[in-house]
Amino acid sequence: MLNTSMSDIKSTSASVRNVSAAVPRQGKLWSSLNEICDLLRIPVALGGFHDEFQFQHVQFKSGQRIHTIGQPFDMLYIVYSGFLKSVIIDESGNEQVLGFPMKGDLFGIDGIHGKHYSTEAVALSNCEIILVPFKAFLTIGRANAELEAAIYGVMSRELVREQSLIGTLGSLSAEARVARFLVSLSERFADMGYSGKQFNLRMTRQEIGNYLGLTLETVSRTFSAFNAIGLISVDQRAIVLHDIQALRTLRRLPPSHARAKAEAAKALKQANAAASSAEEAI
Amino acid sequence: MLNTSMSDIKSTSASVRNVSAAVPRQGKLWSSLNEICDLLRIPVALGGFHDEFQFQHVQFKSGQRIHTIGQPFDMLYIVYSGFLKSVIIDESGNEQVLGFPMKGDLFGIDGIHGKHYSTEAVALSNCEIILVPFKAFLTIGRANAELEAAIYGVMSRELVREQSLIGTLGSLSAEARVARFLVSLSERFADMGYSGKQFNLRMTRQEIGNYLGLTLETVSRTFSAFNAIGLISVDQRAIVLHDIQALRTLRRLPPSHARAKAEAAKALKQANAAASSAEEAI
DNA sequence: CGGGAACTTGATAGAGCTCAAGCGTGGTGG
DNA sequence: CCACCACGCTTGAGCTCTATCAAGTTCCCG
Repeated sequence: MLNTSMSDIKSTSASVRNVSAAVPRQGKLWSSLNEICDLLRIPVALGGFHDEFQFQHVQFKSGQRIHTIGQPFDMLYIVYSGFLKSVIIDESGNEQVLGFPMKGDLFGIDGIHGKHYSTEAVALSNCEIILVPFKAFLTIGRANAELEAAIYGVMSRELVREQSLIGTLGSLSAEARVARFLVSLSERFADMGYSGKQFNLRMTRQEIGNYLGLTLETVSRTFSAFNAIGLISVDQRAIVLHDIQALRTLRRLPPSHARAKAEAAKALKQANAAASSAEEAI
Repeated sequence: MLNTSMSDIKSTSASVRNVSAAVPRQGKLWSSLNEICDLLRIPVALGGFHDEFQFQHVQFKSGQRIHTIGQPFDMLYIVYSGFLKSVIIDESGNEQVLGFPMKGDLFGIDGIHGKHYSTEAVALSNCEIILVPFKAFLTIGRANAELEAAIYGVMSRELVREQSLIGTLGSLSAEARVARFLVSLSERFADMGYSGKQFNLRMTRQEIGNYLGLTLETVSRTFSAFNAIGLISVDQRAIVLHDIQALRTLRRLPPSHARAKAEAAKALKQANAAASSAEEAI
């Protein structure tokens, strides 16, 4: 067992209890501060002399919870690889998806205020997560002013991301929400070095819908509609974006009956043309 | 003119330009660090020995902008008195209200990431705002570890507040959104030492609707419906909450036609009772 | 190969939006 | 000081978008 190495890290028994469900098996086991800054897209203006700080990696299997609501806070987490969702659960048990953390994202910030997590993070795939004890986090900030400013920047970034989600939920049509969701995924994949044009969704229609304030049926229908007009190709989780710019600026699709009429008119015209040419042939 | 005193504060020309529109006239002109911690509800475990830091107050008149989108970031702001709204404006010019900062709230955090504000803050009433240069903010954090942790806590609090708004927008009916909005206002007024039971709205129906992802008509109708069933009393901006607990847990009003039917049935029963007793009297 | 979860598609209904008209109110200028 | 005007608010009617309910199909995992 690797429990011996795990006992080295400075973390409370609470987090060890939680983390023990996920046994490190493969992959990197520790990251230096420099690697972490790199992951978080913090410009490190410092030479690589901060190797005294090492942060443990932990593997989670799809479906496992990294932290749960109400659990005492003592860790921040950084995604090294894999895909997660972060959710709140309201008093009547309804989930609300808040985001889909992936490589380079920091999560768990909501726990700082109140000393308990107010959200829950669930692995959507096998994941490798870097543990950052909050105490260590504070220590690092104190040790390096520049880094501390960057840390505020990362938290601010998260705030801005949420504000943009509020804007989406508050004012966009279902189609526009789905379109922007795809664009935002595309950009994140591109950032991670993958194709921004084609990728696999890591979440269900249900989760997408919940995130966007829509039902899974509406998400599915919208995908189909985008597919029908050639904006994208969808096959289950596989997505190809054909016109990212159109998706980015889309506000509302022409009403389906208008589209149907247009299609019908076009088909009719073609049929007539065919018929007349057929007549001519006779 | 008070420009001489304003030139004392350490702020860039950009912020001075902006701030110069609002001339300090009355009220406190400076706050100590201890007063600020108090305002932000940070438990100050330290004696009042941090009086070397002083932060300027500035008055804004209703309608004035404290900062605008794209403006270079160098200040955080704390509301000393008055009411504001914070908004983002999307690429096609649509506003989205993100919140209504009031006494004790910190705003401008969104500017840290990216060095420019991504939101705009507008005074809804005459306001007194405390200027906190970000540089000074960082310096304070470095000077006092405890305070720094508290600062992270305030940012985290803001994040959690936004998450709760996302939950509201993502899954609640119009009625539930309005109900919770009233409850949340009530709690904030109570925190500030005012009545949580009756207060005046400081924002228009339009702004409330925008904040909640609804139209102003829906907000108005919902207020009227709550008023009709005795949950609240509304008269323009004046609000009285009669049953806060009901508002807190409300998910959906019984459909209006059902209510109408119920009302009709009740009225009928009463009428019948009256009729039969009248008959008896005959 | 079987079973369950995820996804698609259709039909229907209703919540909330849009458009429209009218009223109250507060601020402003004559 | 009054009259007017603009803005905010209310209320109504109709319509649209999206949720809901209901099958079916596909895919994946055991």
